[in-house]
Amino acid sequence: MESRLPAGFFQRNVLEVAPELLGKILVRQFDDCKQKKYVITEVEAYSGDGDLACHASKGKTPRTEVMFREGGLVYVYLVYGIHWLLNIVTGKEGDASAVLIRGLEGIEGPGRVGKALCLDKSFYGENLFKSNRIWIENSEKKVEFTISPRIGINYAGEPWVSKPWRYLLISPK
DNA sequence: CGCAAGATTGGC
DNA sequence: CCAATCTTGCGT
Repeated sequence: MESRLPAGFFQRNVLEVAPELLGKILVRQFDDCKQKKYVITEVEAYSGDGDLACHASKGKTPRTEVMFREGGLVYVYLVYGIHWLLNIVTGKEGDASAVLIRGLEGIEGPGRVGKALCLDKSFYGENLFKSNRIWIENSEKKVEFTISPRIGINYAGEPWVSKPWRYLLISPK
């Protein structure tokens, strides 16, 4: 029984959505028979509200355009010409925010996430409610998490570099 | 049109 | 510690 997270889940403030994504199930379907499911274990929030670490902070460009759209869409981009990073757009239309998926169960690191899911440019703007190859399912499981500053955004400077907008799942042993 | 830098990773 | 590898955004 499939239970995708509804639009209302994503179309809220990114700081509410990000921690709640921990423990949820990311599903990647490769074809009719091959499907992989991963528990989301690490995320970071990027706010449209002035956050200089957010790609959309300098305005709408062809690359960041999708972040301005309604929550529940996929924002992927290539870093260092090598790794595809997966983000989930949040908020309402016009609100440029997104959640970076930094880690899944058994997969640590945003670049590795993109590699494991075989992401590429074609996922840009993918709709998580309609897609037949990637979506997120609900989980009733209660989770605990820790927070820390975000990684790899020193260029953004204060106060953004110190914002505790990275969320890590504490997995029961 | 040229160029510097990047939400990273893996190898030396 | 540093190269890989290529797209993006901004300056000229």
